[in-house]
Amino acid sequence: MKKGRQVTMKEIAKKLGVSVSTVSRALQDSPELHIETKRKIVEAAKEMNYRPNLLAQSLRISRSKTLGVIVPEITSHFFASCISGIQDIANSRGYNVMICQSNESIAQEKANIQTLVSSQVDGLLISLSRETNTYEHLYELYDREINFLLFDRVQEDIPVSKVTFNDVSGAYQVVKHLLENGSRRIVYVSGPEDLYISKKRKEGYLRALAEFGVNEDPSLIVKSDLTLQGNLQVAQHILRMDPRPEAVFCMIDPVAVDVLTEWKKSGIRIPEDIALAGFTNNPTAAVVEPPLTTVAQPGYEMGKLAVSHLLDQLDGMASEDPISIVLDTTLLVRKSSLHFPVKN
Amino acid sequence: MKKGRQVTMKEIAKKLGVSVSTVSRALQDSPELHIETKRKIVEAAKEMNYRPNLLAQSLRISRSKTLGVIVPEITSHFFASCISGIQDIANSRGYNVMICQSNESIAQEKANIQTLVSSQVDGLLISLSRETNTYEHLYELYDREINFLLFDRVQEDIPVSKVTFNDVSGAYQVVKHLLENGSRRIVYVSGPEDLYISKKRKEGYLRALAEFGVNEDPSLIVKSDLTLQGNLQVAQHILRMDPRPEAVFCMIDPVAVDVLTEWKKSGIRIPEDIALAGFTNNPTAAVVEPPLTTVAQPGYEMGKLAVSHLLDQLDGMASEDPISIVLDTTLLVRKSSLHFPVKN
DNA sequence: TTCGTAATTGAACATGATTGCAGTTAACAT
DNA sequence: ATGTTAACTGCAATCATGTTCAATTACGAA
Repeated sequence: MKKGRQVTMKEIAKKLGVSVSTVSRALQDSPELHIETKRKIVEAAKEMNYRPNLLAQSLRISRSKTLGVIVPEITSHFFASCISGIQDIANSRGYNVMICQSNESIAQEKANIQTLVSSQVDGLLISLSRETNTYEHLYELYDREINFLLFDRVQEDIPVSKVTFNDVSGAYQVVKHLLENGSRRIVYVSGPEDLYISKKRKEGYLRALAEFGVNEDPSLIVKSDLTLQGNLQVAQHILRMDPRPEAVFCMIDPVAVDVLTEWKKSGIRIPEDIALAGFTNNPTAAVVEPPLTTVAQPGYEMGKLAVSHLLDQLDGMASEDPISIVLDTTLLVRKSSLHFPVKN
Repeated sequence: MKKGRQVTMKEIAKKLGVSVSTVSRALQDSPELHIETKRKIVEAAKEMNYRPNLLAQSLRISRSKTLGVIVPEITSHFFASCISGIQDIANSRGYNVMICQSNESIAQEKANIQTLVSSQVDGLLISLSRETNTYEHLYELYDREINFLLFDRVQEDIPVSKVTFNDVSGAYQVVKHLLENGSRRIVYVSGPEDLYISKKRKEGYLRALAEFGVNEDPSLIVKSDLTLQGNLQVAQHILRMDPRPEAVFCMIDPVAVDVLTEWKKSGIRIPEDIALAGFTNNPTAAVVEPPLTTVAQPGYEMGKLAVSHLLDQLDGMASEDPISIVLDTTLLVRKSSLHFPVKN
C-alpha cells in the first residue's frame, strides 16, 4: 500500500487540454463557462474520482472549517456526550472536529492549545483540566484574537462566552432534598479547590443549609483527590465521624459510587444507615444497588449548544460579545437518598 | 473578537529586512546561516509570537501529520478508551487525530470517510458500524492506496491490517466457565448477524458447548436489536422459556445489565435462579448487584497497538503487508455467574 | 469586411512554508 | 591586483485551489 496520490485539478486540466482555472470554475458550477465544457470536466472529475484538497482550500481562504475541542478526558461519559453533541452539530454545519484530551494536566492543556492553533482551527471549545489554576494560556488566546469558548469547567473572569450548568442550583436542589427528608448533618465531599464545579456545588450546598437554618460545619466538608484511593479514604473517614452524619453529597457520581461500594463492604446499609447522593448522572449511578440519587446534566445538549454558539459567532450570526449560557439540571431522586432520620 | 490573524514568516522577514527563506532557515536552525542573523530572527519570531502554519506545511510536503478515526459511537466506554490510546500514541509521535462517529450508520460511515480523506489525513483507523454489511467504500479506500486499518469491528476479507480481540476465545472462556459450574442449557444473546463481534462470540459459545458434549439448540440463540426495548423483550422471552435455561451469556455488557435489571424487577434472583455473564467489562458491570461476570478487553491497549502499527507503516518502519494483531481477553468471574444447578 | 459586444477561457497571483540553485559578498592566498 | 574559496542570502518553484483581470474567440450587425 503506497502513499495515496490524490487526483488534482491539474491532472484533470491536462487530460482535457484546458486550464486549471477552467476546471476550478466547472467544479463550482460557475455560470461563465460553456455548458459543454463544464459537462465534460465534471464528468472527467467524477470518473477520475476527484476530491478537492481541503488543505489547499483552507490555506487559500484562511479558514480550515475545523474546530478544536479540549476535554479533560474522553473516557468520561459526560465529556464523551459533550463531544458527541459537538460532533453532530459541527458536521451538520460543515465543520470537522479535532479532539484532544488534557488528561487533567495543565501542561497537556497548553500543548493541546498550541497544536490546535498551529493546525489553524477556526475556533476552540475548551473544558479546563483539574490542575488548571493559572490562565495565561487562555488570555494569550484572547489576545491573539482566536475564537474560543469555555464549557462546563470554566474560569469566570476570562471575557469569552461560557456554557455551564447551573451547578449551584443543582447542588442546592439535591441538598434541599436531603434536608427535606430530615437529614441535618450533611457531608459535602468536594474536589480540588480550584475546580469550578467543586466550588459552585459547594455554594449550592451551603445555600441549602442556610435556608434550613443549619449552621455550616467545616468538619463536614471533606476533600477527595478524586482517585479511587482518595475516595475510599473519604468513605472510611466519614464512617469514623462522631456523631455519624445522616447524609452525604458527593461532588461527582464516581466518588459516590466508590463510597457506596466501600460502605457496603463495611456492612453499612444505604439509605437506612446513611443517605447518599451524587452529581452528573453517570450510567453507573442508575445501576448500582441501591440506585444513586443524582443530578442529571445532559452533556449532549451542552455540546450542541456550545458549538452552535461558537459557530454562530464564527459565521457572524451571533454578536461577538461574550455571553453566558446556563443550562438547567434535573434532580433524580433514587433510593440511595431515601433515608428518614428521627427528627429532634 | 476578530478573526485571529497569524504572524507569518513574511512579516518577520519584512520587519528584519531579510528574505522569507532566511527566516525559514533560521527557524529550523539551519547551519548555513550567519549565527547573528539567526539569533535576531529567532528572537523576533519569539517576540512576535510566531507559530508555523501547519496547513501550509502539510500542503507542501503532502503529509498532514493527521490521522482519522471512525468509531460507531464515542459515548461507549470501550471506544472512548480506544480513542484515548490512539490519541496518546499519536500525539507522542507528532500526529493529530480527527475523530468521527458513524452513529452505527453505514451512510454516516461513508460520509466520515469522505471528509477525512478530503482533509488529507495520512491514515485512517476504522471500527465498522453495526449496519455495515457492504464494503465497497473500504475497497475504494484500498484501491486509492489510502492507508487504513480496521480495529475491533472488522471485515476479514479486506486486505488491510486488523487489530481485534480474540473474541472466539473470550466467549469460549466465559461459556466454559458457565458449563464448569454445571449449567447446560445456556442462552446466547446475539446482536445483528453482520456484526463481526456477534459472529465471533457465537463461534466461541458453540465451541465450548461442543467441547462439553452439549448439542446446539437454535432456540437458545436469541437475537437482540441492542436497544433498551429489545433487551427487555429478550429478558422476558428468556423467563418464559420452558424449561428455563440455567445460564445466559450476553454478547455485550449493556444487554446483560438491562436483562439483569429487568429480572430483578420480576423477582428473579441472580445467580441463584439463573446465571448471567456479559462481555466487554464496561464500568457498569462491576457496580451492578450482583457484580457481573464478564470478559475484559482493554480498549486503551487496543487503540495504542492499532495506531502504533499504522504509524509504523506510514513511517516505513513496518512492512506494508497487512498483518492481523489479536489481543487476548481476560475472564472476570464475578458473582452473577456463580450458579450451581443440581447436576443430572 | 469590419466593428462591437458578449461569451468563454487562460495567465497570473495569492495563501504560507520549504528548498535547490544561483547569486553576492567577504576573506584570503597567490 | 586578481583569483579562489567559503560563507551567507535571496530567487523562484512547489504544493492545490480560487479569483481577478486580461485575452481570445465567436457571432451578429452594419
